[in-house]
Amino acid sequence: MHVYRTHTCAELRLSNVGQTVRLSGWVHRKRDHGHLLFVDLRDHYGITQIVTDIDSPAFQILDGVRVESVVTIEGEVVARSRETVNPNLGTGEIEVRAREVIVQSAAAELPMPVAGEQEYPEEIRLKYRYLDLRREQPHRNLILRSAVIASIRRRMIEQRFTEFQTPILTASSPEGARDYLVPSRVHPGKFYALPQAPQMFKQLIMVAGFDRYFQIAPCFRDEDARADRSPGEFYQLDFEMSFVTQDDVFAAIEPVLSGVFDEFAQGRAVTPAGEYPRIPYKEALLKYGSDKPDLRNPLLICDVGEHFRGSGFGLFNRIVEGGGVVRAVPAPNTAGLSRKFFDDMNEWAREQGFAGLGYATRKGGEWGGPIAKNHGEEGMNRLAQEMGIGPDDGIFFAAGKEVEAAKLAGLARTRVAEQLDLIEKGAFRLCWIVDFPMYEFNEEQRKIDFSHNPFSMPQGEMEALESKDPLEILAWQYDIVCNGVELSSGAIRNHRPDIMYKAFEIAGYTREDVDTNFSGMINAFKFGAPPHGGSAPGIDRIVMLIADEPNIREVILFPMNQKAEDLMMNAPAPVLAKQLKELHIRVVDPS
RNA sequence: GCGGGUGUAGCUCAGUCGGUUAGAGCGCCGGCCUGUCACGCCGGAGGUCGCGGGUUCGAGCCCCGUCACUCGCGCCA
Repeated sequence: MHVYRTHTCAELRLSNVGQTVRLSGWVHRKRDHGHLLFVDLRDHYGITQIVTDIDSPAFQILDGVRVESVVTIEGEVVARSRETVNPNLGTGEIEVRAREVIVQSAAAELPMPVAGEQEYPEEIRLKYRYLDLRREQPHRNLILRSAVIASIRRRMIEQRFTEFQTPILTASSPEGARDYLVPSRVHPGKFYALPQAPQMFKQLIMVAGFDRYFQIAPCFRDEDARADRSPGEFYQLDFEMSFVTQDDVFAAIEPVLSGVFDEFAQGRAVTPAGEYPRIPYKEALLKYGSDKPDLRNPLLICDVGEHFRGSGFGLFNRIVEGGGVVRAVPAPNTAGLSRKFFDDMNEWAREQGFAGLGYATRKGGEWGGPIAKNHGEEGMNRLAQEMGIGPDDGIFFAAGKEVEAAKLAGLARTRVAEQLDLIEKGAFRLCWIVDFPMYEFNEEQRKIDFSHNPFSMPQGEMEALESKDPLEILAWQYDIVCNGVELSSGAIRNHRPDIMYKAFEIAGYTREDVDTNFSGMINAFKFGAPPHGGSAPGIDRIVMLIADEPNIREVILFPMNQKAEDLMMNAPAPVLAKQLKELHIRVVDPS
């Protein structure tokens, strides 16, 4: 056979009946009836039922191969009788009567089955990822990923962005995440680094006069994994624009993001472009207890510390008097729930490492629980009025130092909403978090640090740097958040060398430090740099959200495990002594 | 680096109060079956109960240690 196939396994219909066809694919399932054998033949496109009976030479061959073997089948397309039509299959009205079979590749016994919906441990799935990817869901996810990226690329080009490829071997940057280093053969003792992001390059592209840049950019960071953070490497929709304000950046990217989510939403609601809420960082921490709020969750946190100043509830009074805060999370319509619900929440908070989560119950307007008893009915009623608490709504309280209490309140907000099933389903709720602080106080080192990106333009520019308390200065820095997942951070950049030196000076860097570490960029800015800004939404996270997968590895082709190991390719691994010698590297046994 | 969870057949899992020879489904091997589509029926092989130590007359089960995987914290300008 010199033709592997005349049709795919998803193609044949009643109109093909009578034709002689060739199909190639994997033996998905076999149903052996002794004198009659059915084979589901699967390829990338779909499944076609092959049938053969014991008198056919094809029978012996198909009978003898294991599932997942690759075969080419020639035969006649025949219509199925009405009672044997399979309505679940696109090709279910026909089948192919096999005349000839060629085994292209016989499969050994499988470490994990391909057919079926069974879940398997990640270790096995990753080690045999090529088998895992034959399965319907993983296969679909990767096709979806391709379609999403194609859509993003098309939309960016439509918006007059130009795609560039920035270097993969570049310089290590001392700030930020740990770098992956690549030793230089030509320069003993010197190293390249893989880019954590094409940050400096994209800014230099603007300095080069290109106005609107984008790239589906690979980024490398040597940090530990999370469910929504793949170890080692990931992809960003990296983009940058010249002569823009924050509003211009938002206006450019909102249609792209909403467009992509909408295109693949399949009935799910999407925040329309132009309508993304802009939530100041400080407000996000207060109302949502997080800088990546899930807006599908209707609950809002309230700051209620003042209610407890001088209160009969001594614990909260002492916390407030000591400079701490009390944050309240409503628990709507919980009058019918048992005390166990509230106690379990408190237990959960302790397991998370917090001191505990207080609560007040309410039924028909009557308060319950120790906090309400000590604080008094009148005080509780005032509090309820301010929070908009109804007669059958409970309240959870997180109290302590502001950072801790805000965090616990945020986690509790999520958990309460999950437990009470309040999270909006089938929706992508996007928002901007804006007005990030430029600096934060590093308690350990007792010094001022950049809180996010040192290359962001401070709001108020030089004047702010020279006149304001550094911890009060805000940056033109913004995050895009969707359903509680941080898609990206971005900024209007600092394109002025004088402002940059000053900004670094406040964080304790000398002019020489800046010149040494960021020479490429600071030099370029001396020769005429346009005001510019951009962002870099994470591609893997966008696909993960659209695919409705809880883990980012479900939308990555060949992911590493949590320890940044590739179980399939066996990486990382030792290399030959010869290679090390060429690279002037000597390995010191870490033990 | 720290905390939670998991670890029993190739795979998914059950295993009661610590008590006889550790089970089921799928897969695999053999047999039967002409209309199935998760085909069905009969039989068989397959186990270092993650590993090491301890308690006990007796440990898959209890205790200690350790390893692996996983989720989270730290980290991720």
